[in-house]
Amino acid sequence: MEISFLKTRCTHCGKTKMVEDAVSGEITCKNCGFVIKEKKEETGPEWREFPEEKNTKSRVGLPSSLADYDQWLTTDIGKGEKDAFGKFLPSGSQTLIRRLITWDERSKLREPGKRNLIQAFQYLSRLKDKLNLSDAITEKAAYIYRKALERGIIRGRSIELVITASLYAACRETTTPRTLKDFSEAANIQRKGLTRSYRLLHKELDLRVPVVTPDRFIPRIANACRVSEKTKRQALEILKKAVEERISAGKDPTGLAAAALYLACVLTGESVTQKEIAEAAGVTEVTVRNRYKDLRKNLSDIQKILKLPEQNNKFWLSQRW
DNA sequence: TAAGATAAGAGGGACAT
DNA sequence: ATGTCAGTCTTATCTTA
Repeated sequence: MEISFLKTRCTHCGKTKMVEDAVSGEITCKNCGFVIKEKKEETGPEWREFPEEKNTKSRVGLPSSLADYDQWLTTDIGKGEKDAFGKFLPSGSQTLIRRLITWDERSKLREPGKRNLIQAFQYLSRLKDKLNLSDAITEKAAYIYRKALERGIIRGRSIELVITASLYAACRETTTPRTLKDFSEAANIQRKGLTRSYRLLHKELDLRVPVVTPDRFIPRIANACRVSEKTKRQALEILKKAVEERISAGKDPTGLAAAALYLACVLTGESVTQKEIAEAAGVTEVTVRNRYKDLRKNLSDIQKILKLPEQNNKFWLSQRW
């Protein structure tokens, strides 16, 4: 789905054509691809408003969400002073009803499943903010977590661990470029446990997870390193070719994206170090180097692919292969 | 100082036992 | 279930230009 945001001006190229990715929530410039915002907010009226009902329908509170532990559907017992006809109850009944209210409140919070969801969704909301994720993804994560709770997957594992894994799974399902490392850092959870829980979720809940393609990570790494749009596009071309040549199979997509971007920088003469790229991509320099080597070895005709100007040829040919 | 080389070790998938 | 194997990535350290 594409939506134009005419009032937003791209901070990179100045154009005002914006495109929103409905799933990942990223708002990018249609002209140059610069990511303006990674998180969408809900603004404006909730429904369409007709002239005769002015101001009657704008914003009636938060939308209902799977990430509300009770989805606002709980019922509270009213103050037990009067009966249904408005007559005051005898004092004995009032006492009884007060006791009922007390226990009703207690049971809501003490029911293990509910308490679990409250904790989990509080945690989810914090994590969502830390990682700059959209509401659509939180919804998915909440859905996955509820399922996991039903299946008893949480038993023996911490709430934090499973809700983090659920959010990771939601990102994977929506091909939102976040790495396991992002999650282990944001949630302060060991990567090892996180992968284990994610795998468990994946297996038990039959999640449909699309294959992660390296090109999804290019904008993120490029923005972090302040790489030009031109180079970014070349990196994408390199990746396309790499996939065609089947040198991408079995390789870490972030590492591959980092290497492609580095190669693009070398070719265009932009000075970005391996270290910067590696850091931005969340992989080591060694990995960048190895993938870089693979790319150079297998894409020796890369100049033709990228239609590079002459002056770069000398530099390119002077490299040792 | 950036980039390249090398080695040891970890974790996980495929496959066989 | 458990073990082995090939391959990948990380960490650490040294060398090179």
